[in-house]
Amino acid sequence: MPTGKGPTLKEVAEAAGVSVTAASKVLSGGQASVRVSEQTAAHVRAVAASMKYVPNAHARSLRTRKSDTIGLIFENIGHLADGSLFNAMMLDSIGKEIFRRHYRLTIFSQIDRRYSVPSLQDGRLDGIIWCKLSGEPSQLNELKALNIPFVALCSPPPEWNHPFPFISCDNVGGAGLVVDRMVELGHRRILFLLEDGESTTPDAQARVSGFVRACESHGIEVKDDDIRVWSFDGEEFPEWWASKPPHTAVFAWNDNLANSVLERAVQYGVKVPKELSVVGFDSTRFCETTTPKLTSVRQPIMEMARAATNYLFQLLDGGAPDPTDKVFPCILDERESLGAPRPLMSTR
Amino acid sequence: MPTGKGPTLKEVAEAAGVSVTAASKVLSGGQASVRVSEQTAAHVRAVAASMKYVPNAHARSLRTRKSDTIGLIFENIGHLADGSLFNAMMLDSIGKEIFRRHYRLTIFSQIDRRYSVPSLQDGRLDGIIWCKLSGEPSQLNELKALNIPFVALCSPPPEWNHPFPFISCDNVGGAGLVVDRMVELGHRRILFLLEDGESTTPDAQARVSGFVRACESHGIEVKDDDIRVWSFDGEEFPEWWASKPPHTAVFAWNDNLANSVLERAVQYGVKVPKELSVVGFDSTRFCETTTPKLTSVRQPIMEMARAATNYLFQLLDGGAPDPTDKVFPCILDERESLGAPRPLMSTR
DNA sequence: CGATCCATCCGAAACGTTTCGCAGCACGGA
DNA sequence: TCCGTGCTGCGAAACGTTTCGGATGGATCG
Repeated sequence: MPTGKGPTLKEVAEAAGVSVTAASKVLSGGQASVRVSEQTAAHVRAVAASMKYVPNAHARSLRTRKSDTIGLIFENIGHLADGSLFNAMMLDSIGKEIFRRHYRLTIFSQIDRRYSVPSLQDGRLDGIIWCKLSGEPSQLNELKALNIPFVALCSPPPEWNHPFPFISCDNVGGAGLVVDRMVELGHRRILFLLEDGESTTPDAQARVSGFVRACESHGIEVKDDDIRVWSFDGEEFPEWWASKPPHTAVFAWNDNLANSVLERAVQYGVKVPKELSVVGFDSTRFCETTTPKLTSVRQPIMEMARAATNYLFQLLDGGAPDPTDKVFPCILDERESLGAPRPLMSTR
Repeated sequence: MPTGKGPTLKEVAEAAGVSVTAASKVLSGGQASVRVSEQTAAHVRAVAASMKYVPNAHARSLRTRKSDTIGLIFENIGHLADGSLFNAMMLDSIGKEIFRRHYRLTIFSQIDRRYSVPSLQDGRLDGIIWCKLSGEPSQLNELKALNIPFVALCSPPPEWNHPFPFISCDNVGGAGLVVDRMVELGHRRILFLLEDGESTTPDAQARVSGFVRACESHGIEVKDDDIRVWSFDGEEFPEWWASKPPHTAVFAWNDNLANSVLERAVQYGVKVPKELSVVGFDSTRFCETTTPKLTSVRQPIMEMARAATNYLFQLLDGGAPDPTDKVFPCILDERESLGAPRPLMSTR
């Protein structure tokens, strides 16, 4: 550990011929009780620069009780590379906002749970952004006990009286957009597809209920077989196909799952969108790489990230904004995988 | 900022009826000079738990000069969501290794350059992993001046005598695999494609030289027109196509660019791989979402991440491993986009 | 000329840990 | 009885900042 340490503030002050107090004031832009003439200040700055002085962040944080660092808690950073490009887009947007404010960003992965929630309170985090809600809100209950400014970037768990804001897209409305458009094109039998392991997520549940609500508003009855949970690698598709289902369209809860459907469609010779329409959610770059290109629901990620960080920084500035949830509207990115229905069975 | 602080070590010690020294020893597993009976230790631990004591990380780091945090410097975290899924895979692999060791991970984005390189030396980072080398190695020169354990996860800039190890895949050999296989299938005219803005990267350059070397080893002369720099959104493809080029295969420097080629091929009615073979690099999930599925070169990312973190932690443990570069072999993931050549022009 | 005030600066305390050096104590061997 | 030794424990210093309260000297005002 050859950590050749740099000069300390005391050494800089001595070299500049001023007190430690004055040097601190100059180099940290600190409190008003101490004032230093501009001439002295310039001199101190010059000396500090020539000595390559960089203040010790721990000492500073110990005193000021601020760390200038935001924690970002993902469910699984592995998902960044898998299918959930949505999380990667979120990371990008949040990063931009945080870096813009000269803060640092520490990331956590719930699944690699090497941290305990209470340990988040060790002083190294000024605020926390919770990026994905896995099944049970128990961890959020733990977090509530911490006294750290906090915001969640997902749909709130239903019937849970939360003491911090949840920022999410309008999953219900977004799902409605898809159903409305499908119905407009003539579809009456739509399959909603959930991902294995994600189906209990509030976000997924909200999309389900949006799907159901929209169907009902069009007078379409949603049966049990119209909402199914699949795993990516499962063999459900041929089985489903062989069962001669009445569906003319599939609405997958996210783009990655929609991709799997497209893949299976190619595999089994089903033409999209001629014989089957497929729609995803999140409008990630995956939508551009498939043939046909995937129609999908786009969340205003940048706005959501901005809202979350803004809220957090307001809290840090001492303001206490009301912790009401914020819901952002989605839009439908129509590409190629959604079309008018054909009589599905007759083509066989 | 309602940071209701928790109890301090002193308070815990008083409550347990022991000295601060003893409490510290028990709760931090510290130095051998102080020894505490197991009975006392258990009591202290119980009291600390009941008081929900969480040690202040800044105070600890100030004393121990360790922060248990590794910094990960990306060129642009936005690329995680764009095309460069490779970076996302890297983040995942590195995260696993770092979390496994109970370290934290802070990420930086060179392009959102809100930090200065010297400021990395403020004590908050025990080590640094540099994940991507943009054009000029000037920043690495700055880093050399810092006294922080350091490792780079990319190809080294040529002719640069670096004082820390570079860990990379065998770009030269990986490119060779592709050329060898293409030639084996009968291709004699291959176009190597670089991405606009990445072409000066050592990694890209290594792939170029691997391409050239392999071509020459097969007696294929590489002309100027056989290596080109394209931007993703440019209109080069139709122009290139209209120029009746002799190429029967395209080798793109990464998967994202290969995807763009596939997209253009669909757009202009060129059949892949019948009329044109396309191969990428990195073997990301994108390769699975396209039709046809993309043949690509896979880097052993997990091994590379492990090597990088291992090296770093060896350094932290006081060992001083020799800073020789490590190069990991690639393998070719054959999928569907590479096939035997057809006389390209005759099909028109 | 004395009182007041302002601008500039300083010494010392504080933040919450870890660790150095020393001390008490019981025990056994000489 | 004396001395070393091994175990347990403590007080105090140290880590490198920021900030509180006070101090100095000179200018201004009545």
